[in-house]
Amino acid sequence: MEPRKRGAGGMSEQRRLRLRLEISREAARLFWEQGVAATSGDQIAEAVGLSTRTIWRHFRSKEACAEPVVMQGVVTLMRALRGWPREVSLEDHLAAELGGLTRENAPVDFADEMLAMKMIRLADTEPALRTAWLMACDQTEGQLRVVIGERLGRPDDDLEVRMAAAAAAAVVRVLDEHIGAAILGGADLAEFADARAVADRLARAIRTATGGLVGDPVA
Amino acid sequence: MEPRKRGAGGMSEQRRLRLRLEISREAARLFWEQGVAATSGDQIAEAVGLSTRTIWRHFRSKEACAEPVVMQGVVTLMRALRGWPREVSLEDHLAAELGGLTRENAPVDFADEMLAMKMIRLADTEPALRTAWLMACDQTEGQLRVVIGERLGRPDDDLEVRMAAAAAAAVVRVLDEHIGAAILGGADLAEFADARAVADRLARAIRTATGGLVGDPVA
DNA sequence: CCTTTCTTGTCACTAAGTGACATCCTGTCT
DNA sequence: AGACAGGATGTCACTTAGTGACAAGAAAGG
Repeated sequence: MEPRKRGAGGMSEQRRLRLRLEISREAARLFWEQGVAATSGDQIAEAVGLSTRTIWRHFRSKEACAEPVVMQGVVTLMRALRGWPREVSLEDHLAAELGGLTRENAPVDFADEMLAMKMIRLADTEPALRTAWLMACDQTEGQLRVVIGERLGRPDDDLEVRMAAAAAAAVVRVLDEHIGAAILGGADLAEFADARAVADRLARAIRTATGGLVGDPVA
Repeated sequence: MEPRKRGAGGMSEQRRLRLRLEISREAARLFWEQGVAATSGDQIAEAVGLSTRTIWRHFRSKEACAEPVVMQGVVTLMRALRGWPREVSLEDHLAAELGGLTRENAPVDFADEMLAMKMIRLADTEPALRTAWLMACDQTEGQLRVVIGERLGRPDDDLEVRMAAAAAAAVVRVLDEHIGAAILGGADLAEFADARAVADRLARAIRTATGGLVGDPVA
């Protein structure tokens, strides 16, 4: 645990998130390579070049170390949804957002997306990771409540808004699990390269789950 | 930790579940009274009259001790759904099941339901309990997949079945959180005494979330 | 340059969980 | 009834997750 490069004084929120992600990457890699139980906090700390104490300053538990990486699996979609203009349909907006992604402007690394899929796959057998995945989905549900709430002109804690957000988050999660499993299972990447098709699938799932409440342009 | 009454030899599955529930009750009570962090495994063990070691034999972690109680919050509904005949509509079946409940034949204690609500309320501020609640909902989602799968004549792992189950479980969860918060907040119990009204609410939410796929009688 | 503030490292410590082994309970076989 | 087998529990030693307290270093601002 030699004194490596330190954090900056007055650490910005962005820097904080980047550090969390960096730790999470190493943790996820170790979890995947040797299992969660066999990975110790000390190992994670050594892999990322920090003291063990600092790991626990940034994460409340070992499993929580996986959350930022796991979250990368849905962050692209959430970013797209947050910028959804009122006068555009869900299909069109998602197709435009997802179609406009290149390796440069992509908000998340492709490697991170693969890592996220691996964590979700691991979650099938490791209950500790299952909780991390569910917590990540819970976060996105909270963000969805805001998006849907302001789109419908209702408060976030409105019961219908909450149900719509929960249902939408749930189908997105299942779709995510399905696509991730397919890719890890060796499916052809090209199958998911058609932005329009993927956007339509997502949009239709969300429309269905919300009973048509979310999807159309609103005045 | 004096030697109190022991478990039976050749412990049946039912006995095992009862013991887990008993431990969970004490754990939940302590969590509610003094918080999760302030409650130690030793305290739980002493409260239930077992050795600490035995607690860890039945639960993989401290937070997991809350799961059985938390699960009581949805077990009544799940039991009703598992016995849903194909030729009956969701509204009618739920109304009949929920209406036929008395203090005697109720599958779960009223005290347990209150405890469950308290745990769910605690989950708002205690991330450890949030994971327990989400894991419990995840369990119900798995059971819902079976119910919906055989009702639709499709395998449990069919994508549409999974999405429908996830969406349904999500709205049920939100409704559960909402009703629980209302009751704990001092709402009139009588508001939820009308089985027909509650059944209709649940059924409508499930119909909406599944895009009408689940709810009608099937041939 | 100096101060203030924030983060990290070190170290001691509490508590969560596990392994191993002896013990005790209970159902079953004779 | 008495012996036996299987399983669950208690005890104890031990590993590891996670925290508190304090000193040291690094940036930002004057």
